[in-house]
Amino acid sequence: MARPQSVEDSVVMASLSCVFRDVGYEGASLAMLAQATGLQKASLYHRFPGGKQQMAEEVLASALAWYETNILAPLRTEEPPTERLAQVVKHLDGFYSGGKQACLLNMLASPRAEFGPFSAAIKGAFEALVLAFAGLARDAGHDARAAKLRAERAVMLLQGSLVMSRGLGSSKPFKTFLAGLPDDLIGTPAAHTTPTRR
Amino acid sequence: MARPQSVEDSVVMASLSCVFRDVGYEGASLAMLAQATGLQKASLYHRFPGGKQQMAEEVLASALAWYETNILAPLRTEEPPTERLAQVVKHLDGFYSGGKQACLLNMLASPRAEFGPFSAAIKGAFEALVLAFAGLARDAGHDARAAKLRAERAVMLLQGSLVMSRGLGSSKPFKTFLAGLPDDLIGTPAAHTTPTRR
DNA sequence: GTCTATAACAGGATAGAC
DNA sequence: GTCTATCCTGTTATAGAC
Repeated sequence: MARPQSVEDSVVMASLSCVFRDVGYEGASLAMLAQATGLQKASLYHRFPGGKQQMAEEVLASALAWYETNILAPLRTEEPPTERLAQVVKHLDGFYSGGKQACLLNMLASPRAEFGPFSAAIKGAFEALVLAFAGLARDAGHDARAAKLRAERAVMLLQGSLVMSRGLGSSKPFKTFLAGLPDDLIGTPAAHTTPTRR
Repeated sequence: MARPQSVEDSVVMASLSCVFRDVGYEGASLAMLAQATGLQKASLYHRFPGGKQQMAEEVLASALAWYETNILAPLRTEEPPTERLAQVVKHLDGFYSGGKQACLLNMLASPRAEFGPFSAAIKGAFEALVLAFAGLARDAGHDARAAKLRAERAVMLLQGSLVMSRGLGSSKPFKTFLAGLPDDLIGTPAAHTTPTRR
């Protein structure tokens, strides 16, 4: 064995992920990725013979795997919906660093490159998340149709709050989203936001 | 006068806008922009001495101006809120081509380049839109705090629905958003989505 | 104002020593 | 496995003819 890994695989992935989430696929240059990981460009190519595309693919796959175990699986538990959701909210907050980190599903999606290397995974991820949220809403007592609508709205709000947080340079929109998520998914309609009517 | 403008200014801007909305700032190459406009690269530089950055800046400014007259101004009319909103929904549908075109506020925002040339304009645009939506919600009878919350949620849903439409390759999420916008901004809480409880 | 041609540079990718 | 050095392509940007 010639040399030991100077940087651990997991931290390489974390650094790459950070860059892609910040600047997107085309925005990420190899120089940037090398600096972020602490590896030289050639070393990166040793670990990712497929180049930048493979890096992004593995980062995406890794993020989706994390999502599956930390977000989707907890949503399918037998625990009471409120408890499940509390777990998920906590994990979401950590995953997006309180709104400071963007979502790969947004940063890697390019409509021009439909059928790009990411589009299938992205589409599947959106569908899976909607499904998981909808399951929770069903368990909370909503019928199938209403549950699906609530789930879709929740995903929109998640993505939209991240976009807005990025645009405003403030994590407030994301925090607002997290705070409202229980109501959006399981709350009664009247409990929504306005203390006005009722 | 040497040669006439072979391509009108307004159509140049439209073509540039289209490219930036599709692939973002770094994703757009001059070759791409030249082909989209029908001009040569050198001709583009004649109109935009500041290069790609100036093109993006002017495209953004132009889009924001359009937004001001076609979205924000109608929201501030004296007409009944429902009518104003109908106008706005129609314009939004056109502006985003039914969800097929992304939003520049999302595509040009890069958290890495905070204080980039676009961030100030983007931040201002988000704030203005929230303000305008909130004004409508107030006129519909909601108190200031509730109106602001509804407005923020509406902007999140707008951005999120666009992200989701792009990711799924379907305009359905955006259409769902448009359909629900009246309820979200002016509707009573109970009218929301679920026919289940109440 | 627009074009052809080209300079100057950065980006992605590879070779080969250690 | 990692490094230095290099290649090649595509990109930004400019010069100069028309």
